[in-house]
Amino acid sequence: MNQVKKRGTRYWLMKSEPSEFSITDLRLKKKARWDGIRNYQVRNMLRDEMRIGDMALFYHSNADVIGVVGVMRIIQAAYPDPTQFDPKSTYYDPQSQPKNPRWLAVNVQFVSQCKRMVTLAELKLDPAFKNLALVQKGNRLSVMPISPAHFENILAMAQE
DNA sequence: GCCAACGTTGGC
DNA sequence: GCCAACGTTGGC
Repeated sequence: MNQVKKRGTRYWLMKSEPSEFSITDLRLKKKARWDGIRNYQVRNMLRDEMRIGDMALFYHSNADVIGVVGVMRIIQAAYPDPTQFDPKSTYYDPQSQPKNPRWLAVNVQFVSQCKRMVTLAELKLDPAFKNLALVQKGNRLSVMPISPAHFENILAMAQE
């Protein structure tokens, strides 16, 4: 009773197209809702594994320069993504029932912006990252777990 | 803009 | 349950 399961901080990499929402946007807003996730595998990770206090790398995808640009913290665990019920939203999902929401969002807080961007190209070139899901063929997840070691290594590169 | 590599949908 | 058609992601 009243047992609290201990659980270490988990680390993530989260993609956003900077034309939609960039690290600068997050730095200025300080906090944001990470919404618009419309992939079941990612939803399940948010629901089952992502918790308050987890850390995430902010990644710019579909941009002129692609890569890791900052760090953020999860400050609210998964809850129903309100955009799924908003007919005006590009993320509207008419099939999702308010009594049984299909999609989840989390809230994140800005932690830092990288001194320099760590690009996808250099992560692909470095053998140390060959097991990183991001660089593996066919990986299209917009949110993915990352090992503490990879997380630290990328941050070290960002300070160079 | 192209397209590979997925994921989803729906007919059967 | 299979699988063709379609839609999306996201690097290039």
